[in-house]
Amino acid sequence: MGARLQDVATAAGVSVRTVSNVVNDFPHVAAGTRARVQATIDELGYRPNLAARTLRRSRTGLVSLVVPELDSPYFAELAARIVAGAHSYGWTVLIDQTRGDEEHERRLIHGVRNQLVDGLIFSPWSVPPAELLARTDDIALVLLGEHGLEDPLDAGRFSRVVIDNVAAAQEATAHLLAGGARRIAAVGLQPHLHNCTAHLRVRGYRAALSAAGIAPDPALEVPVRALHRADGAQAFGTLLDRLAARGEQLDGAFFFTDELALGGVRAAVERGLHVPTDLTVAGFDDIVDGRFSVPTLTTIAPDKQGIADAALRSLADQLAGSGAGVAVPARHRLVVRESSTRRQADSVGR
Amino acid sequence: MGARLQDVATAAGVSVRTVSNVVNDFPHVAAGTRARVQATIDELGYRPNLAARTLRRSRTGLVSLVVPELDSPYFAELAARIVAGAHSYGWTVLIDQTRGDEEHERRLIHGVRNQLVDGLIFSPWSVPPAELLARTDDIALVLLGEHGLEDPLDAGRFSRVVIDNVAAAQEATAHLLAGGARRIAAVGLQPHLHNCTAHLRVRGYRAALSAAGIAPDPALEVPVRALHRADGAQAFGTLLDRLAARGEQLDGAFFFTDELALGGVRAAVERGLHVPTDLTVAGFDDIVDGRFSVPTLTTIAPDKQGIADAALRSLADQLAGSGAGVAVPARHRLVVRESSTRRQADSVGR
DNA sequence: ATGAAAGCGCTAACAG
DNA sequence: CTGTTAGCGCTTTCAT
Repeated sequence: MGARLQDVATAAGVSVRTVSNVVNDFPHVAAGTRARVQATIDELGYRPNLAARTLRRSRTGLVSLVVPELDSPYFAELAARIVAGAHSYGWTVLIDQTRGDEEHERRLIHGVRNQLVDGLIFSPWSVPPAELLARTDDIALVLLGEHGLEDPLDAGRFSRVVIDNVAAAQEATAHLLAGGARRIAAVGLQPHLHNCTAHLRVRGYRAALSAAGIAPDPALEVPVRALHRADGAQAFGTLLDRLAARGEQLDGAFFFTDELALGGVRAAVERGLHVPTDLTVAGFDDIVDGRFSVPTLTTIAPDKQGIADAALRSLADQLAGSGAGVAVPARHRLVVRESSTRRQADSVGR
Repeated sequence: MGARLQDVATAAGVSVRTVSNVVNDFPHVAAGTRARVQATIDELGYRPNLAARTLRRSRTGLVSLVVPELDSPYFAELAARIVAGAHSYGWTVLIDQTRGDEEHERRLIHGVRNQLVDGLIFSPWSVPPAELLARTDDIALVLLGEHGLEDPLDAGRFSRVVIDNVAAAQEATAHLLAGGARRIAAVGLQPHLHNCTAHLRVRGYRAALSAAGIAPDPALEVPVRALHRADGAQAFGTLLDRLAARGEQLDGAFFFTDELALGGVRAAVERGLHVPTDLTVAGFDDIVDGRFSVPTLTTIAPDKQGIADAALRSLADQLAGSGAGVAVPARHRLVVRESSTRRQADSVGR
């Protein structure tokens, strides 16, 4: 095959130790030696043998990212940032898509790949928290999201990066209230899932209403099958029709994802409603599409870069033997755009 | 970490050689010894160290499957079969999705992962054949599809598994003709792509028409952006509208993929046309959806299992040092279902 | 700042 | 049929 460390050493007239130092960017190498060795490396096209390195270091340099789906803009963006960030740790990222399949998730949690990867960044969907607790595998794991682990009993058991879904949902709802909305729907409940993100967002939504002296109306809390545009359009359309049949109406809607919101806006438009004139809308995720949609979409923007960085750092900490079981909070902020701004023309997607 | 081969050997009172033989299923091991060693392995929870094995064998046991997209039923099914089949070669499959992105494809062809995988099963999309020819990487490669390599100049340069797109398209079209159709559209041209599958299918379509004494009408050959339902619905709907405006009509349509066909049928239905009464339809790929759609879909069924098997075998041959540059033909067959059968009730999706 | 050398866990050639 | 043993290519301790 290709050149070995030894070959480079011989060709450059130094020992393998020195070549290794150069390859691994060790500080104490004379500049001249380094240059000469590097030249030889380039000339010979030397590439370190990953297997030998792994055997020696007992680290593969691979980490696995497990997400429900990659074709959703949110996860695609998050994955892209994680892949990019992993580079600076010298890691290669293997991506797995579970499609929310419980069996698939379970298999990955219990480490089919444990020999292959040093760590796992996992965004669970269907697998209940109890499963996670029962994990016997000793591979480093970082969880993305809340996932029912806010229970004090479980706290400290897993490393995870979390955003404050309750507070975020409350902010979004409060923003719609501040704009004058009084009857605000919440779209995106997923009662059948153990995934508790939706539960937390409902809680924030209700809290905001209560704080404004409005009693939450269960009829305005609508469940969805999945979190995509079609689900939002379908669920919200049905709600609008049902309300219309009773002569009622809405003046605001908080969707649990931007995709749902985009679908919901579409459903509203098809029924002759204008956003934001007839009702104001807020989403969650800050996906790119919402910056260019008509109207542009008000949303909660989780700090995706922060989430990616925190997940990688947390993984690195665990691999270094420290910092297991830490929950790192990630920031979010409300981004106000046209969909929640009555005077439509003054706000433009950034 | 875990137990090593040596540990097992000591515990079982045999040499590492024997344990290795058991682990690797070598034939010449006494049944009693084998059982005893196996018991010890289970007891100690021994798992071979992949890095050490790789270092020794200079094989990682990983192969990479590169497809344009996994959420298309065709590729999802093919991938599933390849993953399943790889198991019997002792391989683990890493899946990459290119989304048809040229840069992404290029990176993978030139082997970012060359250290990581023993071979590559590649289904190109955007990358022109010239790129492939210029490949310097020496990793084993099997191409899926035609991809302009039918040029005799290039033949023998790459291992690939191909189906006869021209013949298949001709069969499908001939079948529609045999059913009485005379004005048959072809939906799915992709003039902007180097990917030449579409070119070949057009060729087969035209050949069938000519053979029936019908002059191909360019107005009936419609291009699409991508190969999904939405593209089929959009493209075919537009065609139907354009024809209707001129008082013309169609009595058949050959779609280059089942997904396009499903979208096309939808577009026809929305315009008050009935399939197969008003026009007969055939697709390509034999995706599961077409077996349960209304009407069920006549299609060309590529032998996906055969393609998967051939690709894996070809890879294995290359890794064994033989059989590079062989083009393995895969079979296909016409599956007649309701969409092309005038008396609708007598054919049921199998 | 650099060299010498041990050994990571496994496979397979060589012996018996 | 089974035991002994030499490396695969690399990192890293110890020495200089």
